Amino acid sequence: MPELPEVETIARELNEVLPGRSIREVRIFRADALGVVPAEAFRGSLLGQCFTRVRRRGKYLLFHLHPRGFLVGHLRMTGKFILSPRLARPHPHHRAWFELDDDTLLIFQDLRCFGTLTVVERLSRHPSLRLLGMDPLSRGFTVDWLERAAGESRMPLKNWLMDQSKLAGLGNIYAAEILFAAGLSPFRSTNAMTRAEATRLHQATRRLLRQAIKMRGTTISDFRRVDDKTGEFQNFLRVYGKEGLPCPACRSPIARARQQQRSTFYCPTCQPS
DNA sequence: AGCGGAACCTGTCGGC
DNA sequence: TGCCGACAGGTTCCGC
Repeated sequence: MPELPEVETIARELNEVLPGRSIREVRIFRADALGVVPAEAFRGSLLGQCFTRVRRRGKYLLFHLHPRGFLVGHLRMTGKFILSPRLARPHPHHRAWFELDDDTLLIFQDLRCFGTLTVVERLSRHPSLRLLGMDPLSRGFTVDWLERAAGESRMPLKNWLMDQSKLAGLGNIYAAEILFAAGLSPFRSTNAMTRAEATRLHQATRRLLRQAIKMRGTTISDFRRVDDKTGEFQNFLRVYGKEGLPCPACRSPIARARQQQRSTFYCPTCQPS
């Protein structure tokens, strides 16, 4: 589910509400599934702390805590953060409750139990965060950077776009959409891109991510905002999930292939290898 | 370096 | 109707 635009949407919505709220109680329902074993230490590191800011890095959510440390969350496939009034009992998919000082709940829910929560003193100490590459919405993401970084790899373009140590934040849906918008084949070797192609890829990446954030993300089946509303960008997808349907540009059928053990959607005519 | 495969866990959908 | 396999937006291991 959640890729950069969805995580950004959640971060923005939480950042509207959480700063200034403190954590009165933490209840863990599936410590094993959260990677917060021992749960008691996790709870203890959060009790009484105050949220000061929520932001995103790659697909990670970063909750700044006062006086110390950070809660780092990753939604993986089906994780969600939900703001809710008090509840009598947890839903079976609820993995953790953070009871706040205004009597509301921040709920971490995750059907498939892939999502993770971690508390760290410093972000530089988080092993996975340290490995993240360039954020495609950051100032450092330029055509020059893209051309240079791409020149160092012979991976297929789609693999490269989804490699979080290269670019941080793209997943299967947006990688496919960006490559279509840029007119580039997912199978093309990354270092074979011309300057003109790198420019198209850069522009498509920026444009689609910004548009998707404006639409508050893509809801295929699961994704929900913190108030349980869906995103709207699914209405603008042009190739993802469109196998056999006519290409919006040239009407030839959208193809589906297997790449990195996942589905890749593309137009063989508009994105020639 | 980078690939394929498997693993983590649960639910849904299509085919027979 | 019911069972079974394939598949799902992510990451991280391991072996080659």
